[in-house]
Amino acid sequence: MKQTEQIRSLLNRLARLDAGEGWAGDLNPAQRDALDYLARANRFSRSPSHVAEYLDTTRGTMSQTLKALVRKGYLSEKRSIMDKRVVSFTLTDQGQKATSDINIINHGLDDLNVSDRKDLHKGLTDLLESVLKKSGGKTFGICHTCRHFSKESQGGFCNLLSEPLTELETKQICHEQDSA
Amino acid sequence: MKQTEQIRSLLNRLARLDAGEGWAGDLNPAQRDALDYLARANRFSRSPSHVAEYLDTTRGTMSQTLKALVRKGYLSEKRSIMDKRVVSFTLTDQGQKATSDINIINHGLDDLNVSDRKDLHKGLTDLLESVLKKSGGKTFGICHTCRHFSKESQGGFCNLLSEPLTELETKQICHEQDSA
DNA sequence: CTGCAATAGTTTCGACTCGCTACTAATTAA
DNA sequence: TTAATTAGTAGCGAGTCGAAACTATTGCAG
Repeated sequence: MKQTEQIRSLLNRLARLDAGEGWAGDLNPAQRDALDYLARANRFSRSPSHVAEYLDTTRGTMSQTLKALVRKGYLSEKRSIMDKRVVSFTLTDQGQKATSDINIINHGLDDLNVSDRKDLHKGLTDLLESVLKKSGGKTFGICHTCRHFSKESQGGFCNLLSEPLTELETKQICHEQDSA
Repeated sequence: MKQTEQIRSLLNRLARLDAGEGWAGDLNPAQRDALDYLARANRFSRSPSHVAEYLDTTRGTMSQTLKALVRKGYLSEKRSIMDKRVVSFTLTDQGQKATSDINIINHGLDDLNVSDRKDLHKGLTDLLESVLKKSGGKTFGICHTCRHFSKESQGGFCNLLSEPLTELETKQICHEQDSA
């Protein structure tokens, strides 16, 4: 078998093993992936559309999943005042707690040495970037690596949205992120 | 965010993009993963139990998925004569064709240079091994890397099952594989 | 200003996954 | 020969998934 196919197979198998863990508690893999994204996204990137695009699914499907998460008490929902069509989700305390739970992949990574782990991280990042470029998908990168970002003494500033950013926010995922 | 969590996130996102891209037509991710495994497994490793264990799911769930694949014409089913409880699946021509279709991850890997690709392959392999060791899962490795394997002029021989192996079979996945 | 297109999100549908429990049939152990 | 184990399947309920239809809001061209 070609090496490329092996890599694809490894990727899928690891994701599956990780997903199997997800049922711990009352979250299924899709729900956990959504919660996982929302825990890391900034305030401009927490709508159903954004989660759907990040996880490569439809708005309809994601709407269902998010509804389930709200019902189970992991998320709270807030309608925007600026644009009354827009909805934004925030993690409840229960949601915060769930995302910090350790999992099997994190355990496995403990066995890798620092250098190997760095290589793996770089390899996956490069691969994702290349896949996204070919499929036209957005990168959903970290705020402070964006060409619209300006560093300030306290946090930063987004030149695209003309909004000040807290220190924490500069480290979150943004749906508008475009590498500098 | 910690690097380990980023790696987990990258893994899941890549697997999701791969699943979304879909193959030729009417296969969902679970069905494709099963077909993908069966295309690479040897004749001792093609039962519902084996696929279920490889993909970390239950026999019941996998039974359903395999039934769907048979109905759609991707697999054919055969009962064993030795042990009448055992079922073994083989890919039809349609099934063979489906597995050879290119996909988005393979495309993305084209952009990585040879060295980076090798690093990525090694990193994922090590990670999987470590995860499996901790969870008690089987490795499902390649036949000729097994401690029960003996090389012969034409193919090889399995000392565990006392069976001669063709050249092709020595390169397939085996559920009994145990590294030398 | 008005009417129409675009956008954000939801609902419903049918096929399917998933873990679970309960079941049948075949095989193996006591 | 009976009892335990193993392989596989059936049915249940919750939920995913894509697709299409639908509501509400916003933006835009005339």
